[in-house]
Amino acid sequence: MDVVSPELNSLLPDEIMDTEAIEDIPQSQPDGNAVQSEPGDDTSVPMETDTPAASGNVNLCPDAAPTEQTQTLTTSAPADSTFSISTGSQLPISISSVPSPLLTLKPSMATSTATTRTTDSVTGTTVTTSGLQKLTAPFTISAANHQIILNKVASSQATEAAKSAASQPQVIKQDGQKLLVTAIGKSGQPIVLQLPHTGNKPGVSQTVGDSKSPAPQFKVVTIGGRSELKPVAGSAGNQVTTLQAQQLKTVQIAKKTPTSSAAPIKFIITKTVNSKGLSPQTTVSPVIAGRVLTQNSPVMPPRTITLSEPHNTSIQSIPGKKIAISPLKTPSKVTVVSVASPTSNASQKSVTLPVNVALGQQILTVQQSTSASPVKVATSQTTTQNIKPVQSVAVGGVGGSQFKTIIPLATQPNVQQIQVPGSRFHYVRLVTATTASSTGQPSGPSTSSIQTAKPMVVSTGAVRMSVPIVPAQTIKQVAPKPLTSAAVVTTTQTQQRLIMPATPLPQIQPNFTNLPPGTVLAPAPGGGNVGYAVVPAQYVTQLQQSPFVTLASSSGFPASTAIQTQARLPLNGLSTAETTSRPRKPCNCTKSQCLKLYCDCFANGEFCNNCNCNNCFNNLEHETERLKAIKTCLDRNPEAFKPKIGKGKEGESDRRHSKGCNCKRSGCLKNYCECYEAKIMCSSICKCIGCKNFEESPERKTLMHLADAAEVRVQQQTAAKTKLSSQISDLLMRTAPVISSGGGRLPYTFVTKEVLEATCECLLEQAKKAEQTHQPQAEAERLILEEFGHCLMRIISSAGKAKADCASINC
DNA sequence: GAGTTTGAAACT
DNA sequence: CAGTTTCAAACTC
Repeated sequence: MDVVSPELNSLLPDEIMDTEAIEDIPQSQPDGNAVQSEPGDDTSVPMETDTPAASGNVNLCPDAAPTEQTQTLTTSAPADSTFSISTGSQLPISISSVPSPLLTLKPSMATSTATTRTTDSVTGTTVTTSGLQKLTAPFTISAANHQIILNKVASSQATEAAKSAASQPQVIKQDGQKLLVTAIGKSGQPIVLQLPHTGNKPGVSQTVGDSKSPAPQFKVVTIGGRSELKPVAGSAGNQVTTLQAQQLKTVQIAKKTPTSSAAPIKFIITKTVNSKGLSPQTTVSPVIAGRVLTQNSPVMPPRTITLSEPHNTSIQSIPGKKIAISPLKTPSKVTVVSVASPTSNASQKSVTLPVNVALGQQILTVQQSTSASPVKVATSQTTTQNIKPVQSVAVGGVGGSQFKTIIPLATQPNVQQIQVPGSRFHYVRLVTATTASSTGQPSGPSTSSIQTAKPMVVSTGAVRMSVPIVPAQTIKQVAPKPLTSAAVVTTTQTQQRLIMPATPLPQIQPNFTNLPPGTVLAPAPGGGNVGYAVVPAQYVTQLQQSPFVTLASSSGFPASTAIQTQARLPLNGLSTAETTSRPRKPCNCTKSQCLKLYCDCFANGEFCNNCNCNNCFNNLEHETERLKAIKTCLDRNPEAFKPKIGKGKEGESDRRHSKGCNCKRSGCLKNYCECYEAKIMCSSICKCIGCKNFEESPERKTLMHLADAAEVRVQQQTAAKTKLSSQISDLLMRTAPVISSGGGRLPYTFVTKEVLEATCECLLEQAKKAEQTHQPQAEAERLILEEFGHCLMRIISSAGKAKADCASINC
């Protein structure tokens, strides 16, 4: 298996991670001319295509590597030329991110837009600048541990501070602006970025319409392709128009210059929304290929600024490109391929483009719907203008038990995993682009850089891109209410790259039915023909561990459900809830090198991650061995990577073990039994002896009851803990002001360690007395309680006295 | 945590 | 295909 040379490897991340280039963007044209900041444009790696995955100065689609990546967007330009988002308009940007990403924004002057990278998904940072409001202090947006923290820190320390932070949502006030950010990470916690407007002016007038304020500049963040000036198509209201002397500044995020001749494709930057924001196990598979910057103006439908340039086409037309495929978080997931026609102009209507691809027993459905997972970004400020919902792209309704990513590819492609040492990207070498099916939707040439509320389009030319991990991503900036001037930038990107050309990978031939869960179909280069390259999902699962984080408004995530559903498909017959609630157990393999089906990780098509295994080969560093092992397993059993729990025969239970168990001693009532473990009953195909795992089995019923009771207890305990914790927090919150204000201390604050010890001694002494006097237990308890009451009274009395003393001396 | 039990996977 | 061995998880103490 070919491995990308270290040189190339070094290039790729550098380009992506290069923050130097972004920083100190020359503001040579502060007067409003679009300025492109393409620091590394010339250094684009020829092997990379401009896929939806973000690449470039700002890595919006980072890989899932655990290491932190810090990216800084610095706009040192004057207030009038900084990367700003116009007030009254919204720029939803959903950005795929890497784990523990840091994004430092150094808005030196006027406004700034922050792009945050987080572990799970990319989120758009919404920065609202109202007219003359300026961000004078740099602030850092960091996302770690699935949370995005905005810290107002010194620019030089922004990164470090951001690293240290990242645990709690924070509210940042800066110059009257408030950023409320919560994060959606793996944990599924919603990330809310809210920038209430404190300014007096309505959002629209503040930036765009306000003649007093400097002409607002729009910096277009180009996730893919070379950056270029994107005139903002202006329209009524606060639309950004070139006529308004607005400055459009393009920040090249992905500096890959598409070499393809295909018509440029526009991507709408969408936001990956986690449907279940509160679910810690939520996997938002960030996959999006779309890159579009959308703006919501109160008066007009949200405008979409196309930041990306033709990227997919380059993949097709340029052999030798490699695709970095985002990892799948869990096997049994279905990667939804969002394919939308870029030509869609309907800004207000949801676009549903179901694409069902039968893959053996699996169906891959692609849907785009605006209603699926809308992300709302709202500011507290209200404007008189009505906001039209930004067209959201939702991918949902995926049926299937396995997570597969389908990337349009030429037929009969050869897919090869390419490991780039030190790179957190996983590359797939695609070979043999040939004629293909008509599944791909031809995308018309991108005619304008700005699109109005267009659905996310991932397709290029005739090729569709399916990116793993991305659940429904929807930008729904539906603000029926008066809008805010806050600009929301949401960017969702895929982590895919195409690195071509590829050499044939003989050992792995696409097999839709037998590949391990999480199979990824990679798009193959090809002129207009669509095919599918199949890449075993396990190759990408490791990266998947750190999905993107999406910033969303605090207003909720109505659409998150679709994402959740999509991201969490039943695994081995387990319900979605089960799979989502249970993180995969780390394996403990010692002899199998995690390359045999003994290893659960391997069997599930996942890389080992945080496991306790020894001599593990189930990782990127041993892709060759791993591929070989996979092939061996498949040779031995083509069904090896298929879920063992499937649908039963007619009239039988919906779920049953595909092969049946062979238990002899456990009675099929222990987790040794695969049927029992899967919480299903043994079926006729089981060859077990002494089976007690059937419907009427009393033993089974007893076990079920016990298990249920245990579960109830656990839930009760958890609820009690949560409640208690909440109460304590609430109490502390209420008492804190009193304490801090110096108004006095509550009695409980006098319960110091010494007081506590003394109280305990009193109680013990009372117990001793009762024991010595041979008091009955009830009486002893009464005495002890009495003594405890006395102690409490003394404490309260002391507290009151201290408070009185304090008041007497005006303390 | 160490040792045992268990059954699937791997091997012959 | 059957029997045996290997292996890692489940289980017990």
